[in-house]
Amino acid sequence: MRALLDIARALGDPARLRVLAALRGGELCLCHCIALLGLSPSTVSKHLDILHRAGLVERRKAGRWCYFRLAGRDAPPAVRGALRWVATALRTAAELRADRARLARLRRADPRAVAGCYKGS
Amino acid sequence: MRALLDIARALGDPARLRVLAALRGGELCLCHCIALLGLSPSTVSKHLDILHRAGLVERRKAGRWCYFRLAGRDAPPAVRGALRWVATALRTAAELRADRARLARLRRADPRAVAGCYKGS
DNA sequence: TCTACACTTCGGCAACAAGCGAAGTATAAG
DNA sequence: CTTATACTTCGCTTGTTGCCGAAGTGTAGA
Repeated sequence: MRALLDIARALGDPARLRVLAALRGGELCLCHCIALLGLSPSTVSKHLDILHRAGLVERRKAGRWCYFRLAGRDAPPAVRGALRWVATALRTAAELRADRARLARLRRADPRAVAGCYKGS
Repeated sequence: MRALLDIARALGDPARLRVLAALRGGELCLCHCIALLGLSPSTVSKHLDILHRAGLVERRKAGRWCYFRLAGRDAPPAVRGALRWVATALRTAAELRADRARLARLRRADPRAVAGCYKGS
């Protein structure tokens, strides 16, 4: 039940749902998420940590970049069920249209270019 | 997305998960839930209200009793998906064994007898 | 009408969660 | 070694949530 609670609580925040929806298009760097959400790096890092600890997201470190992707086939059933649920339920979410557009632009760009989110911007 | 958030947040509390699991056995009176959870009437009423507002639970007033049941076929897909998810994910939750035992005793009893939870006890 | 009872709402307190900026890690590059 | 950079952790403030008891609502029965 603990796992279930962690998952449900992780899903109970709009920023985290937006990230999950974005990750359905494939792996993302943390700086991508920062640019997508428009929140401070520390806040976004914490959001991704919550998703990670709930098991919903896998993390991969490559140099100084940190990539995240949705949990895969080997994830526990509770996680897979949750991801299936949000995937279908978010399909009709109008709030995510702007995210999809912004995300398409981010994916085309190099992470190095995106990462300007740490200074200024 | 608002609906999804309400559902996820409603699922993010152990007391509410316990009630949902209990309701899989059929309709329950509020006083049943109070006795099951061992929390104060006002607290339990609020929990059920949260579940109700998320659409996960239907309420039926009969005299001064208030009965709750899981949302049915006519519920929106997000709700049905969520209920399906928790139903399968809670199947292996060891913490609910004690609840099942207590619940069986409560169901055998008349609501009028159960409702002693308001004074003393 | 008056009381009893099932439930809800209100007020208040303690714990938690989301947000930020500043400081800390760690890796890549000069 | 030093600097720059991608990310994380810390300290703090603010808003939310869970809990209770007390007071309020509405219905059933005496």
